[in-house]
Amino acid sequence: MVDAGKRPPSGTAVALLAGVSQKTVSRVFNNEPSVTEETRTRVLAAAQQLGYRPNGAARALLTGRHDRIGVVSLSTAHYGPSSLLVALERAARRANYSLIVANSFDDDASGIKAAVDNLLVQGVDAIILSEPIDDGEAPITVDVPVLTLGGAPSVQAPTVLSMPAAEGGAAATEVTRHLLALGHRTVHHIAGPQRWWAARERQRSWHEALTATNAAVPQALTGDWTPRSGYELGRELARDPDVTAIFAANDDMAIGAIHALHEAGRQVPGDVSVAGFDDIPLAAHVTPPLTTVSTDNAELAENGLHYLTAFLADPDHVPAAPQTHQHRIIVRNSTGPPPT
Amino acid sequence: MVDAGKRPPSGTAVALLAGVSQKTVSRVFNNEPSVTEETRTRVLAAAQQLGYRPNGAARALLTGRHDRIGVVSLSTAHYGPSSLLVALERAARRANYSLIVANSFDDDASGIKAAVDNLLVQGVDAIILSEPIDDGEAPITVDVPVLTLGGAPSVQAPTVLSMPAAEGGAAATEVTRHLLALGHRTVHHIAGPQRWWAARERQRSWHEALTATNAAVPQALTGDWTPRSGYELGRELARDPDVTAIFAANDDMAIGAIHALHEAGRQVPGDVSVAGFDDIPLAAHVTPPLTTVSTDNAELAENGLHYLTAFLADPDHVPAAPQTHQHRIIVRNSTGPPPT
DNA sequence: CCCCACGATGACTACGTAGTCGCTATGTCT
DNA sequence: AGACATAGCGACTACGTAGTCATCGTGGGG
Repeated sequence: MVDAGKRPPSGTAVALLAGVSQKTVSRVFNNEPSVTEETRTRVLAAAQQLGYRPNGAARALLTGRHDRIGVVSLSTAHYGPSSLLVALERAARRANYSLIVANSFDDDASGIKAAVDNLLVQGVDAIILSEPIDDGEAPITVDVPVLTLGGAPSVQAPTVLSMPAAEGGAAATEVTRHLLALGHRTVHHIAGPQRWWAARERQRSWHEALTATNAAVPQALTGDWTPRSGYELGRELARDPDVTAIFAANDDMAIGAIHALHEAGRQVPGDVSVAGFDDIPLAAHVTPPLTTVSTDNAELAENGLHYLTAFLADPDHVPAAPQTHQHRIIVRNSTGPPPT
Repeated sequence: MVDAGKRPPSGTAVALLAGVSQKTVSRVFNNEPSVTEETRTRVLAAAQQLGYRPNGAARALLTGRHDRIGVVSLSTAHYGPSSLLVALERAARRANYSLIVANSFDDDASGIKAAVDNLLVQGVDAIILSEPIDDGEAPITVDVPVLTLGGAPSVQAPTVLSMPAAEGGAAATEVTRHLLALGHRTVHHIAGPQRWWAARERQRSWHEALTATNAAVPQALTGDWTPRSGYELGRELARDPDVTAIFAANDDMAIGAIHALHEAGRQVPGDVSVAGFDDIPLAAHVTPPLTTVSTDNAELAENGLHYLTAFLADPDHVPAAPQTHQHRIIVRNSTGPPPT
């Protein structure tokens, strides 16, 4: 005997009590046909009485399926990843999957590879990379399908599904254009940590929008997503009288920057326009209400998970990658024409 | 044969390649003594070559341990629960546990019970109730230890550990006292959804602080944690000229309320003082910077998880419940004396 | 110089589930 | 009425791992 403590009741115990075979108990719990209604109720009664629950580990060992999906994320403390994770969990539950999370923290030496290894030992049917990471490490070898939300990751897997990567791209371009259209000569950028694909993508699109209109491209400043970093970088920008428009890679940094600008006596949007990204719930309620980009993480999660589970259910008939979700620019009062 | 697809390599395959027995492979991967350095390296080389990873399901089936902890939460979209979850995952990883999350959404009929069942079928060594829920349902029967962060849940389990429930209590009292000390006759309250223990606890403490000083106890308004609900309730409060101080159960609602007050032409803190709860990173950067309560979720998670894993490792020598974490009231500019 | 202790390893087994196949009883069709 | 399909169920087995115990070889003490 391996375990001295009392184990939960097994299907065999239920079978014994119900006067049937273990196999019949299995049939009942898997809703297989060919079971009399009468035996079914008898088995269920016995199971109820013993408090029986099927043992997922045994099932997984036998079938190779875990009904579990691993998610690798980069610290879900921020609003974007966090809301995405919640949406994923909700969608997964609906598809009868559980979610197991592995974060890779910035301050944590053990990188993505450790997180992935962890998931694989636990047993997952697939892995979702919520942020295609580019640590510059050697590609990670994985033996389950991988779904990546965004750009292509450096992963070697039997199958790599990918949600269309339009993500921030189009929207960041649009925000920049919006500011230029208001009359700003150029737009400054507070970027996110370059380790994040979303940060790189937004910066790239900003850059593109500027060069497309022959606007000068100022040096981008790099924050860490926190309002504090936005505040600090905002103080730098506040010193430069040429700065009239700022696009921050997320709302938190945008609000931090506005704080710094106010402190320096510069009006928003009178003197400087500021736009963010994410449309956090607070964005509409800060002063001034923030122009930003609304990302439909719920839809992204829903589509991505549906895509993935469809593939898992039938690898031969993979549906087309779902259409990119919509990003909408939300113009509020933090952006306006430059001072004359 | 059950599964037609190719399965990942097993320990037996590694053993075959390394010219040892499966048991020796097991020994190597569990760092058992009594293995020659030479065989160890040979086994590891073979494992590396085949891309072998131990099968967690098989191990769990045999040993009854999963190295996995389930977390039941009420929608981790909000800052409090979300940051707590991240901290839990970090602490769990350090203790060599994985985290598996099950949310119970407000708009979701399947309640806590479904979430817990889910976790138990998946297989977990323990369950953490990050919010002791009181759905008024019959107590849930669980066959693994339960750790609850906060008040006692209606759960029947072999062991129920509980982190000291001082949580919001003392701090909410302190905030209310702070406002009274500034000279306010009473303090209005925007509460959170009553399904959440934290919401009830904060409301209770607010109530207590008022009655303790014989202040009038206004009817509490109940929001849903979102800034929007704070805004809407704030509009109601803004109409009442007697309202000079508001304590909102979280920062988001506080900021929403400030928005409504500003819109109604009432100055904060000149006309009305507003305090929040959580000390979200944005709290210091909104206008005006928010007086709030800083909760050390990282410490709570760390202590709670350590407490739990210590118990799992040796149920006979349970350490004392860790000391309640510190809550600090952070006074910023959103609170001040009432208008004269 | 023999016996024994001990280190290193292998054979065997159980964990709980679901696939496969075989058996029995009950129709059903000709 | 006899051959045969079919529904309902059970016996047997494999999945990959780690506990238990047996086995082999080697070095040291009597």
